[in-house]
Amino acid sequence: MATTLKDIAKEAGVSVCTVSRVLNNPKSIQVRDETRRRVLVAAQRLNYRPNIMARGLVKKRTNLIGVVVSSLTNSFLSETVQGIQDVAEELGCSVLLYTHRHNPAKEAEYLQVLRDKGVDGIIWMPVFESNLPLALELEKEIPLIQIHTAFKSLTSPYVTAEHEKGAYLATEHLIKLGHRRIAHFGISNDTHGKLRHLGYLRALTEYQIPYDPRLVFEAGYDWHGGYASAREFLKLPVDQRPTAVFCCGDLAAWGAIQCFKKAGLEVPEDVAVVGFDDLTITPWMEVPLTTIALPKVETGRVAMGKLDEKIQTGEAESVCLDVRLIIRESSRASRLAGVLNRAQNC
Amino acid sequence: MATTLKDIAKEAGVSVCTVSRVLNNPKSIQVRDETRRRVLVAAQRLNYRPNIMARGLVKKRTNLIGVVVSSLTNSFLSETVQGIQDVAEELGCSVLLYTHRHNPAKEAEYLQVLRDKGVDGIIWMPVFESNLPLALELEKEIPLIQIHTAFKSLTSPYVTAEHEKGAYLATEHLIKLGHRRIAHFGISNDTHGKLRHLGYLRALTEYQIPYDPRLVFEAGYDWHGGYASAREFLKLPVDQRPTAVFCCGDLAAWGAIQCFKKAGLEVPEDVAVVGFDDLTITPWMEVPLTTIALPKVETGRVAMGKLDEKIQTGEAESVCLDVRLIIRESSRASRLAGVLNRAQNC
DNA sequence: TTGAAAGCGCTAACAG
DNA sequence: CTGTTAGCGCTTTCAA
Repeated sequence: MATTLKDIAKEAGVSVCTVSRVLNNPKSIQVRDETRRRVLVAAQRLNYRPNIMARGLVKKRTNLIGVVVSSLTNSFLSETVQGIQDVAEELGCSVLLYTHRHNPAKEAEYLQVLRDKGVDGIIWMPVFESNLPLALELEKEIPLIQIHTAFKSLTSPYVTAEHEKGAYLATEHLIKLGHRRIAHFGISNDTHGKLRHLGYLRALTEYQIPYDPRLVFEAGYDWHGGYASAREFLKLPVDQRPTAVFCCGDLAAWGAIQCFKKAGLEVPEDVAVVGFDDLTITPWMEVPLTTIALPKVETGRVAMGKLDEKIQTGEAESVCLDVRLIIRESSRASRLAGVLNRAQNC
Repeated sequence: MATTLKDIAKEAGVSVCTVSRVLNNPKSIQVRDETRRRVLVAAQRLNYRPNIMARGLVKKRTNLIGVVVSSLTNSFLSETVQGIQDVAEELGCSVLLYTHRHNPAKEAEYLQVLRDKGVDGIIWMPVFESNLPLALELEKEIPLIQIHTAFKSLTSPYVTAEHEKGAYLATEHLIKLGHRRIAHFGISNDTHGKLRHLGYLRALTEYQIPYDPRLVFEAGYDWHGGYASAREFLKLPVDQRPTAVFCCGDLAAWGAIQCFKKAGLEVPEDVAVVGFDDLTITPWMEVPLTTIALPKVETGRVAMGKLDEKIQTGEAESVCLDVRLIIRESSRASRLAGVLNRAQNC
């Protein structure tokens, strides 16, 4: 049986309430030093641990927060969750984690389960538009923070990253390397994908490179999508073939590179490739990948901070965190690009 | 303000206690049908959600369980956690997850935090021998289940996998392919590593292949370790060079393969490689990797089941789950192995 | 079949 | 500075 305040009270010869006071307001001057000492000693001796249930019952706070994300199998989300946990720990709350693995019904279920469990707030990555109505309902009842992407019609704050800018940086990098025909292996039915496509477009526009929709392929985020897009890419007439590709994700870039190599193309010599996400494994790929690093851990840390703010004050602002271009070996000025470039400049 | 039993009682015109009875014993005959109906309707109308804190306070159970593992960045552990969560959900409990990222002090801290939070039980992967005393202390106070590996001096049940057998299967596979000189890129200061080494030895012994310690390299589990071991491997005189390698982990195998390729060796033609773990990415490696698949999700599911058993009855048995050889392209009978083999058999 | 009452461990007025 | 009292929402004897 765990020690309770009562036990300590008896041991120290004071009332339960005094014990509570001593233990909860360490700095308070409301207690005589001698009494405080006695209580502390007793608590120590009996190895007291507060009962969170009882405390929560009174305070109407559980110090539990919920997290709902799609999965943890990519470093992307697992690091974000890590960030959330780090800060949660500093704030003295525990994290209830749910992964729906791209099942819309599960996403909805978990959000509700979390609400029902009485968590103080929820951090989630909104994935399915179909759950928007539920979210609208939920945010009235419980503090919500969106991460990585956001339903803008919710009033809940969000913590995202500069995906559009990341795509711009990636594309600009290729342009500065002398590339002029730059393909995009993207994804169109997804917020991040759209933003990345926009960044790609903006870079082309700003550098006055005409946009050619035939150079945009639907790839998705996974390895197979990248591989398949590369196959399509290779069907382009050789003289129209881009010298560079900006991929919407590192795994897709990986698949693409392998397809290119299988087809006898060298990366980056024949075709430069830039990815997005900076997964743990990217430095180990057969051609270490140039990519855009997202603030993975930071997103989690900030989100947890915002959630706390929201719980305490009822308010919190949205933020969009910065991204970073990481140059490795998959992108270099191709000889061909150099030639074309010079030719164009004549 | 959330609805309470009191609200329902008022709404239905019955006592709080009757409401509790109806809601908790759906099948009980202790309540008149008419009353039951009224209560159910009221609960429905008021959208009642039980307050877990209050219930926990009375029942002395939190329906919270704790999980402590090293990290989630490999599919290995993240899938296990998934398995735990799936079953936890079926059992109506929530999972408090902590990852210590190979920091011994954190592992200790989290175990204690979990105990202090009052979770009903803990599932953990023991990593640091230095925390054994703490674990011995802890298992007296709270149900503990060990996963993936086990401190045998604890009385807590464990759920592990046949690592030794996996290594045996991997090595046997190479032997049956005709390989006779088989290197092992292993890890010696770790339970799994030791078991895998033993399996390797047993296979050699059973097939009467002399053990040559010069063919065993210290690699660790990560990419760099595999790469470094491969460099050492390549320093062996060419005529003594093994035709196959059994690696202690997929990432190490990946590093090794890349080193071999950089050195101009072909995999599997010049050297066959088998890994261990069956990570998500292994099929996508430049040479899809033959490997040993562990029961990742299953381990989690079983562990959660055992924990529940242990919580309910105070007892639960340990289990060791089976593993599976997955043959891909990194292992084939090399021509050289064939030649040597035939020569030996003369 | 139902209700009254006590109590889980803790906090927070309000007295003293 | 300290104790008394009440109550958080729920379960559970024990009576009725």
